[in-house]
Amino acid sequence: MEERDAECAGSTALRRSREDAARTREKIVRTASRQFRKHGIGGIGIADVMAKAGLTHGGFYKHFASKQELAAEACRWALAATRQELAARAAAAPQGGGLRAIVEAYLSMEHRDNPERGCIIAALAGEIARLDATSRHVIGEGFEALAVLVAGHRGAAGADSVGLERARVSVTTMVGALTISRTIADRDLAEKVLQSARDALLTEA
Amino acid sequence: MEERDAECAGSTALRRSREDAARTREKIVRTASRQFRKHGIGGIGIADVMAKAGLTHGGFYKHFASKQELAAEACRWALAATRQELAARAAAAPQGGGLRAIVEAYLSMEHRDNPERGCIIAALAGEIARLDATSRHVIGEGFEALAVLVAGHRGAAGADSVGLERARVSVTTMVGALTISRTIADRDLAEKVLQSARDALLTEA
Amino acid sequence: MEERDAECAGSTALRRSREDAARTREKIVRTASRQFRKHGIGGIGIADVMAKAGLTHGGFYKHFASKQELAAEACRWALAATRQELAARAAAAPQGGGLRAIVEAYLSMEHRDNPERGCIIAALAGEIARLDATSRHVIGEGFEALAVLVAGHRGAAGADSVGLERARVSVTTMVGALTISRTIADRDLAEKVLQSARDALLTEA
Amino acid sequence: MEERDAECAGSTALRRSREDAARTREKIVRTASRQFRKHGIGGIGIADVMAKAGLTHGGFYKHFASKQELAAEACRWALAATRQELAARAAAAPQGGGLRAIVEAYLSMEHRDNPERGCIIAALAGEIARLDATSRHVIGEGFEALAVLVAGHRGAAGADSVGLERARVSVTTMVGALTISRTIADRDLAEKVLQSARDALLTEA
DNA sequence: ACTCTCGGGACTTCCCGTTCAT
DNA sequence: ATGAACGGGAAGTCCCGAGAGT
Repeated sequence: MEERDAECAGSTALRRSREDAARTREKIVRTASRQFRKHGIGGIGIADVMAKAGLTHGGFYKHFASKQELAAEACRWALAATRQELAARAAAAPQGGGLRAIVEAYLSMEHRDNPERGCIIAALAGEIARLDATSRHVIGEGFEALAVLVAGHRGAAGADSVGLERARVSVTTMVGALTISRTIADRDLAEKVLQSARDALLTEA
Repeated sequence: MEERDAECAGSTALRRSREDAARTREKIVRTASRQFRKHGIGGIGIADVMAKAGLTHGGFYKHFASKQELAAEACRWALAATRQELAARAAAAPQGGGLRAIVEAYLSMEHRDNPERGCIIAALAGEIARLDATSRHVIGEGFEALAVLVAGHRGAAGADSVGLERARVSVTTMVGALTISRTIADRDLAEKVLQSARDALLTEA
Repeated sequence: MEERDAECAGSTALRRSREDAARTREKIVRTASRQFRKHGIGGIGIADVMAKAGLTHGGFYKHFASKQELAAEACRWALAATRQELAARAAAAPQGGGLRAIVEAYLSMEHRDNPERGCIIAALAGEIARLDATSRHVIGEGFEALAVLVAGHRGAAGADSVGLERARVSVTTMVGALTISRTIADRDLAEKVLQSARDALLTEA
Repeated sequence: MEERDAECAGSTALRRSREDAARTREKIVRTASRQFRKHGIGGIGIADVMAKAGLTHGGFYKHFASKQELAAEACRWALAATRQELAARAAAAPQGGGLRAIVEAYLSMEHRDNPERGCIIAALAGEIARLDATSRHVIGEGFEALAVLVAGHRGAAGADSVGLERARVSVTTMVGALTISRTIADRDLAEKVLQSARDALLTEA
């Protein structure tokens, strides 16, 4: 809420140095979350991330103790953004169409083609298992939050624990289908995989 | 062919050295396929792979032109192994239980905990999209082969194109669920995710 | 002007604080001029200068807008000190011995060994060409003042423009010889270079 | 001699890796000697030097143990180049005009304006005294070599020790005059300083 | 087949000038 | 006025892929 205000006023001018630093830090996180999703965490260096954020390599360690710490932050940020994006789409959908909105947004070619703006779980996938404990924990929480979101849009049975488990499987399928669709070079075939997954997720419900 | 001549005319040592070279090459591929699945392709170096194979770094380029070439070979090898493993399990299962055997093998905690001996698609996942064209192609073929295998064990509707598409979704879900289960640190929760995916895959069929 | 009023009307403490500030500022300049001559302007930081002056890093910018500004001040201060020192020696010398006094003071081992208390032109030398315009201007004026001083002690022809030009060459030679003598590690050889330069400067006159 | 051949053929193609490495090393030294003369040793970083040489920072330490070591090499290289340049000019001059050729080349506006291609003693000047022992030693030798060269072109008295001492003073004056001329922003005044020094050096002989 | 070298690049540590907050 | 913070930048260490020399 208050953040909205800050964001709106943000582009006008630098306010206070303390706020500047916070804004800089956030910019680094935001940039990193995009670059990590695009190239993988091991696939891009701090210097490049900082450069993309309009900064230089030197100041990085004033904000983060290590690349790992940044990775954890970036994961948290990306997961929150994805959750909000999907929640907003579900909320904007017609009555009872929340699940469809989520599935169609997640399993779209647009999402497949732009990993840097999409779900970080699918973007990193196998790399996650090799991250440090903190990042893994962050991602675990993000995954659970997505499952809760999906469960909430699954009709009556959403709230109970069985509904949550089914929602977890749904998210699992979505992540898997997106990852697989990116593996496939042929766009038509990739679209077909996404289509099949969409069908499976929406008809079973 | 001409090589045979050389062998016949040549010394035993010469033949042995050729066979040795082939054996060495295969050993490198096998080792690499394990190490790549364990650490990711970008996560381990040639020197370490060679050391694990009981060799030294220097000789690598007598066998492969580049790390990429090895990666493609290793992917091919790993995919074939996984396919054979699953096919064997399905064949050994009681009549009509092929699909169940495949799903239970793939979505097992044993598979989750030992990526180096398991499916390379799930092990690399997000990294695949950033590989070179050859490796991606190899993995695409491997994925299709798994879908065909699954389709073959899906009762009547297996052979037609609709059955194949459903099989693709099944494989997709399996890969996704395995990947996700590795993300989750808590073994009990991971097992639950696998269990849910198994149920979903087996009840729908 | 208005400041006077403030002082008169104000408390003693206020006047004292102003005087203190001026004294502090001068102390910084003096210390900086020494440290810059010893380590080069790029070779020492503001924090160290302030520490040497018995102050802390933070207050620096109450006195100077930037390191450059301090550098210009320090150059001015050092040049004035050097000029006064040499002028005093020349004045104290017996009739007609002013030039000798200057040359012997400038081209002494004592000067060679203690750049922090000596001529800043020789101490910075090559670095000067890379300073900002203001500092270069200050040093240009200081050089000219030295030439005028030397010209004034060169017998009859001192005042005219030819005498000034010859004086410029003399200063040039002195600066060069001192710089070179500092380059030479061997003290005996350094002394010989200084001796030769002294001879050349005094016999030609 | 053989080096000439190597140099001529050099630009055609990479020959052998061993020779390549040597050539790379020399290129670094050459580039460094220029950059150090232009910006001072403390005024430019290894990364920039390497970039100017068409290389990256990472490989530097395969050739040199530290920046200091490179500095010493660069000084040696620059001094040798300067000596050769001046010797060639003196040799090309008409009978008995060697000294004039040297002086006019050294004390030229062209030299003043292009420190990166000129004498490193004048370019670094005050910084030299703060270098490590090795670099200082190298520069001391270079200075002596210049004095010997000058002495050799000073008519009859060149060979004896008195001639060498006078030559040292001459070199000292040249270095000083060049340094001072660079200090002066006004090109006309700088030219006048050089002119005076040229006169003094050539009339005294 | 092994050893070693070379150039590229990443990460981290340290320092500097400048400014904020106290 | 003090101390901390912040962003820029350099130095140095380590590792990797590739390949040369033996």
